[in-house]
Order: sequence, then structure tokens, then C-alpha cells
Amino acid sequence: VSLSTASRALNGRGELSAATRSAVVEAAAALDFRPSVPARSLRMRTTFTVGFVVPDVSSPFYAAALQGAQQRLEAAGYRVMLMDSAQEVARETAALATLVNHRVDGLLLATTGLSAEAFDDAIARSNAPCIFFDSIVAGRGAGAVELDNHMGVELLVDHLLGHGHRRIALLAGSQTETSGVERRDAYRAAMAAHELKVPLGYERVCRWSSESARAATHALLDQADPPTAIIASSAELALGCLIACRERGVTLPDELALVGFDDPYFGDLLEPSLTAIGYIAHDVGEAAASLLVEAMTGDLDEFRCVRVPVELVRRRSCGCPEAQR
Amino acid sequence: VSLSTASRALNGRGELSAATRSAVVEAAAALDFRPSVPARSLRMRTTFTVGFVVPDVSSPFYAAALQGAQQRLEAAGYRVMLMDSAQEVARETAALATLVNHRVDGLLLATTGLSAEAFDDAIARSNAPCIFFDSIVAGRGAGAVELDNHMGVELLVDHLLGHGHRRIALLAGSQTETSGVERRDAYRAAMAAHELKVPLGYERVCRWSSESARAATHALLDQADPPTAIIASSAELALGCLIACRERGVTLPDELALVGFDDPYFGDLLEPSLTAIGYIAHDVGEAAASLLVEAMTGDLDEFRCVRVPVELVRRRSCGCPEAQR
DNA sequence: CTGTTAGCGCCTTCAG
DNA sequence: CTGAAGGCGCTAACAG
Repeated sequence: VSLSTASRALNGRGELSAATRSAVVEAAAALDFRPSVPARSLRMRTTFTVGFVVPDVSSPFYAAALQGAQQRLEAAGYRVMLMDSAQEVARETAALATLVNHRVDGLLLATTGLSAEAFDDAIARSNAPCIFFDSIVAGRGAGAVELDNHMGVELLVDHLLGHGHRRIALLAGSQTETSGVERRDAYRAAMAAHELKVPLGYERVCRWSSESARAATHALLDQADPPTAIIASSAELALGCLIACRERGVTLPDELALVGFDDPYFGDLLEPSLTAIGYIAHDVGEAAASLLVEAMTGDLDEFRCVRVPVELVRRRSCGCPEAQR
Repeated sequence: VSLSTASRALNGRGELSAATRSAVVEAAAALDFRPSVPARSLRMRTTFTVGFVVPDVSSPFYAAALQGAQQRLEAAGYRVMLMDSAQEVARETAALATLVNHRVDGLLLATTGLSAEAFDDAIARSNAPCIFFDSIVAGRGAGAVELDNHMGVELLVDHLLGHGHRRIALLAGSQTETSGVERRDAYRAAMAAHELKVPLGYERVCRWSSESARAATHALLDQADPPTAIIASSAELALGCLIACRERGVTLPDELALVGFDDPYFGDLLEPSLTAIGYIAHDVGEAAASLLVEAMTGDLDEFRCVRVPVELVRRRSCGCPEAQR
């Protein structure tokens, strides 16, 4: 059996008899043949590898999204190369450059706040499609997967309003990321919709870390006219708020109500249990990967954006009674 | 300037004048030269890529370890290719095969329970060194990083003993993984050291999931002679136990004491706050990566095992009084 | 179906 | 320091 036939058999091209094919496969197995991926990539001009870039892999959200994406990609025959930007623009562009040099076939990117120009020249002359998730570079990429940030924050504001709160503050996330910006905008819109003015100092921008939120919460509560309710833009921020409250002996939900975007899997077991916006992180990774696979196989001809739905999970931190479930 | 000179300049070989070198570098930048990693890999027979295989990326422990490893590897010029074995042996061997085909330069593996033989032929004829972490394949690999499981469990048992408990049960983890086995062995040893017999049914083997622990806890408490204290072999298992207790209205720590291996970052905010064995997950990934880098550069000539230290974090779930910090 | 051939992009001789 | 040449392992194209 010839070399070219073997190659065809192993890769399933051409029309071969089933007999020849299985003979080749057997022989390959017997010889324990391991095709070299780099050589194949060089020849095929395609690596079957996609780059995955996030601000922080150790965050439950990104970790879950990674898992979702990984599963979907693996099913489609792709491998994933991971890079962590550590919430730094410089590291993000470096990561993209590395990935481009690797000739990845596609990119999954939760940007930490790249400008369109910076993005363009980071991926210069690469034709790998890029799908954004969580946070977006406006006007770029082949598609995007975002949470329904607007709906989520609106649910939160309305719910607090239902509990009688009017003095509602926001622990906002990084304003270089669209997820942070959208949630803040949604907060403003929801407040305005109820003709509530946002007092000075009620919006506190944080990095996405509990430490940052802890400090911001203290600042918020040290004000002359402290809020009676706080909306945290992420799970980390909600935890930071919880820590601060514990430190100053503020008891939730009696003295202060707290709700958060992101429902951590232990939300039920916190004290008090956390009222939050839930969604399936795994799905956002999976959806992004699905879009990317479409884009890489050429089945995605125009920019597509999918919004992952969110829901309000009522628990005790907002003032709702214990028995919910 | 010649091609060969350029190559030498870009890769820092040979002896070139500083002038030539910088000229080449400038020119490369001006032309926006992106060297093809696959081509380079093919020629150099080295990919500067390492494979990272874990049972579940979305688990906080593995996610943190991944981050630690990634940072260390990136600093040394390596990229990481991630594979999730989903706690299935078959997927783990498939992942290893893929990685070997990719000609990765090294492997970081938290095995889900491979036999030495299975491991051997999964990585057949690959000379990529493998560093195990968290769970090990006995007698294989170039090194390993493990937690001090024995010390951890001993601390837990002794602490419960100090609170007067004698009827101490164990939610054991998967017994195909050394981390699960070591913790169980340590439990038996610690009990025996105090001449305590482990009653029938006090050891419950779980998968590493809260659901599994929830069921096991119910079984434990349904026994005729239920334990007065439970040791959970991981954070997931502790959460499952907490959930079960909530379901059956058992209040901690009065009716039952709970302690766990793994101190989750929200351990402080649970109700009750969780007494647990803490350690730095990030470090285990980093240590493993360091070992691997040594092994890949040939500086590691014999098997080396590092044990990451652990400490007891006293909180309320064991019966300790509130104010600890 | 067979064989042969040419190259993917890079690095490393080796002779100038 | 230059330039040419060979080859890493694989696949596609071509003529038998």
C-alpha cells in the first residue's frame, strides 16, 4: 500500500474501499503511528487550534466558560491554547500576538478593554476569526456572546424598589470592559426610569476583585447619606461587600440590602444567602465556541451576537423571607 | 543582510555585532514579521508548548493551579494547551494521546486514576517529561507536587477530638486518585492513633461533586448510630454536606460538626463559616510548572516530589467560637 | 488504487 | 558575515 493512499485513508479523503481503509488503519495502529501535528499544520496551513484569552482563568465565571468552550471545540476537533491576560491590556495584546504566531484557526476573547485599533494590529494579517464573549471590542470580530446585562440589572433595581429601597448604590465593575459599562448604564437607566436621581458617590468603580469592592463598600457606607441597598456588578464584588459589612458589623439584610450580578454556586450557603442574577456560565463559553466553529468553517457570513438569558434568584440578602425554595 | 544572518539575529545564536542584530530586529518589526510557530516546531523538533490535563477546569482548585502554572510557563517561554478529562480515564488517555501528537515538550497532569501501564502507552515513545500534581501515577513521571494530605487530615481529626468528638465520619473522595486515597488513609491512621475504631459505614466514598456528598451525608445521618462530626475530603464535598444538613434541618455546629480539606475563598462567608485545611492552590500549579521547566531543560536528573504545606483554618463549623480573627 | 514529486516556513549546516 | 542547499513530516497534485 502506497504512502499517498495511506494518507488518504487516515484522513478520510478520496474514495477508497473499506477494505483498504481498515487495512491501513490497522497497520497504523500496529506501528503505533503518531502523525506530527506541527508538520501537518505546516502543510495544511491550518492548526486545528484555537486561542482562548481571558482576564483571569481562576475566576469561576471564566473557568466555567472555558470548560464549555473546550468541550464544544474538542467535539469539533479543535484544541485550545489558553492565555491569561491578568486584566492587563499589554498582556492581552502579547497573548494575541503569540496566538497569531501560532497560526491558531480562531480566537475566543474576553477582552479586558482593547481599543479597536489595538485589536487590529494585535491580530494583524491573521485571518483567524475572533468571537468575543463577556466583553467586546466594538465593531470587530466575527461574532459575540454577551449576557443580558441590561435585563439583569433592571431586575435587580426593580426588585430592590419592590422592597421599598430608594437609596440604591452600585459597585460598578471595570469601565474598560463592556460588561462593566453595560451594567452601569443599565443601572442609570433603571434608576431614571423610576425618576430616581443617583446621588453623588453612589457609583463606585472597582476592579473585578473582592478587595476592591471591600474598599468601595467602606467608602460608600462612610458617606453622609449612605445607601440602604447595594448592587454589586459581579460575584467577586458581592463578596467584597459582604466582607466589608462583616468588618463594620452591618447586618444584612436588616441594615443594608445587597444583591449581585452573577449567582455563584455557593450563593445559597452564604450568610445571608445572596439574591443575585443567575445564568449558565458554561453556556456562554459553549455558545461562543459554537459561533467560532461556524466562523472557522465559513458558515458564519455576517456578524452575529447572541445574548445569554439571565434570571433573578431571590434569596435573603435583599430582604426576602427565608423560605423561597 | 542575508537570510541566515537574520535567523541568527532573531534567535540570538552565533556571534553577531550589536549593530547587525538591531538592524535585523528593526527590519523584522518594520515588515511585521510573524515567524510561524508550526514551521519552527517542525524544524526544531520542539514546540515550546506543554500540555495541561485536569479532571475539571471549572473547579476552583484546578483553575487556580492552572493559572499558577500558566504564569510560570509563560515566563519561561512556553505556551499551555489545556485538556479536561472530565474525571474519565478514557478522556484522559485521549487527551494525552492528542498532546503527544502535538509533540508537546512537557506534560502537567492531575490524573484521574491511570494505571502505570495505561499511562505508559498513552505517552508511548514521547520523551516529554511529565510532572504530576494533586494525584499521581506511582513510579512514573519526572516529578510530582502533592499537598500534605496526611498532615491536613491529621490536623482535622485532632481538632475534632479536641472538641470532644469521638464519632467522626469521613466523606472520602474518589479512591482512584491518590489525593482521595491518601486522605482516607490519613483518616484511618489518625483514628487508629487515638485508638478509635471507625464504625461500619463511617467512610463514604464520593465522586468529587457536591451532589455526591449530599447523598452520602444523608446516608451517613440516616444510620442507626450517626456521627457527631464529619470530615469532608474537599471543598465540593463540604458544600454537599452543608446542603444536606440544610435540607434535613440539622444545625451546625450544634448538632453536627463539619470540617473540610480545601479552604474555599468564601469559606469565611458561609453559614456557618467553614473550618478547613487551607493551602495555596496557585502555588501547586506554579511548583509543578517549575519542576517541569527544570525537567524540560534537562536540569532535573532524578524524580523529585514536593509537598505543599497546609494549615488549619479554625472557624465556626467545627464548634469553635465566633471571633477567631 | 500506486508512486513520485513538490513544497508548507523555518533553521542549520557548509563552503565562500 | 554571506548565500545556497537540505530537510523536519506531512499532504496534494499528478501521471501512471
